[in-house]
Amino acid sequence: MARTATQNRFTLQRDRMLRAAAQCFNHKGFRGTSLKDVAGQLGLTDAALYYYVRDKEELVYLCYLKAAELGRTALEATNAEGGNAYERIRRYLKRHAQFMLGEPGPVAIMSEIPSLKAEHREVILRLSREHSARFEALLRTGIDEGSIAPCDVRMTGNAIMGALNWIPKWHHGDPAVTAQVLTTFPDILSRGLKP
Amino acid sequence: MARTATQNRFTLQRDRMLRAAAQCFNHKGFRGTSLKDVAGQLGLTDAALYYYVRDKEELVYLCYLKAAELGRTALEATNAEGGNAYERIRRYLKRHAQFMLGEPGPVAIMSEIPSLKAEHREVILRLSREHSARFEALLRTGIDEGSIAPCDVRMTGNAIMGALNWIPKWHHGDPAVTAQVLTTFPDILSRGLKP
DNA sequence: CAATAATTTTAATGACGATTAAAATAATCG
DNA sequence: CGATTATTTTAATCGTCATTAAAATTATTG
Repeated sequence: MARTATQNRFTLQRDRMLRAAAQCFNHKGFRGTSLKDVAGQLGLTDAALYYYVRDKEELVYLCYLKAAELGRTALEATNAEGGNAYERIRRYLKRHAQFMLGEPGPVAIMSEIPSLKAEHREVILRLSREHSARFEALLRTGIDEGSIAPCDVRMTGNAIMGALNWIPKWHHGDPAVTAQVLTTFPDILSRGLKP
Repeated sequence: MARTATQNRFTLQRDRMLRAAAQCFNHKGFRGTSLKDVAGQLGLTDAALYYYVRDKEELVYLCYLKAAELGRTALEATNAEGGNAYERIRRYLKRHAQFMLGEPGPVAIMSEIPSLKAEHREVILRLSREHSARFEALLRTGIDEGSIAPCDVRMTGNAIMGALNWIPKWHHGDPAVTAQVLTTFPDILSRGLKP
């Protein structure tokens, strides 16, 4: 029981850390954010972060890992809810956009892969490729079943992911804009997929 | 005459610098690239760069300035060529994609605005906003004339720019992929705009 | 060729930031 | 409460990197 309680506190604090770090990284880049920046958002000293994480690189790694997991579960949940591929993709787009802006975010956009150490980079790249593959597979089934127009699924996936990943670059927290993104982005990104 | 000759050499070398810097910045971020990285690509020492530029910040600034200028002239040239808004946008998308991949690129994606010093940041943000405004205006005329379906022009612009700006994150120079991007991206991004 | 200007390098300097160890504080548990 | 564990801070250390000045090299031009 005791172990569970502290375990919880520990992982909860670390999760707050990851959110703070993700926000900093999205805003100023990996090298551009100092550990003091991240610690400052939590009311801590930079050295305190080392209680939760081996080094700064592990911080990005955990951010990216979390992003990959969220993306994966979002896609799986969407698939589980049924509907044709077009409808499933629309739901997925909305969830992905939610990650980019709100709860349980902000999620780190994976834009600094080269900063990862080799082993971590491999893991993240594998997860990323798997996710792309699943998204492209969904596009392909949509094409087969006729709910989506024929297209280059690789490039279409890249375009859609780019539009989503770029959101943090121009969105700075205005709640009105957040709402607008959530309602319009799924429309905009899926409209081009219709047969 | 003499002045012109050296002037030419100077600006040519600086332009090479900006290309090398843009490539590094796109790949590893502003803080993640050392001046030695940039200088290395040119066969120079890091200190040599200071002959062309006041400091590192000015290097990004010039990269972003060049990107803004290219974007502006691309849009103007496209507009000058005539056609309805839909056709003009398609041509613009192709040009923009070309910038992201090839000649006279690579162009720096403006993803590190916070790294700029206040005065430079203002200039870049103004240029960026002006460009967005022109693109949105083009969308609006398309909607008015019926060549483009009604949409939230601000969000649509953001989505398209995001898809384009994200290209350097997954494109790593494979010429086959370059060709593929150039042929498919204008299609993919403009398909959703049709009425 | 001599002289002047242009370009690059070598060799410091200094700051910032990641990292670590030891000490201090806070929490928990018997 | 006292003891043990968990968490954070203070106070170094260390390396990297931007920046600068002076020297060296290269080009240009009269």
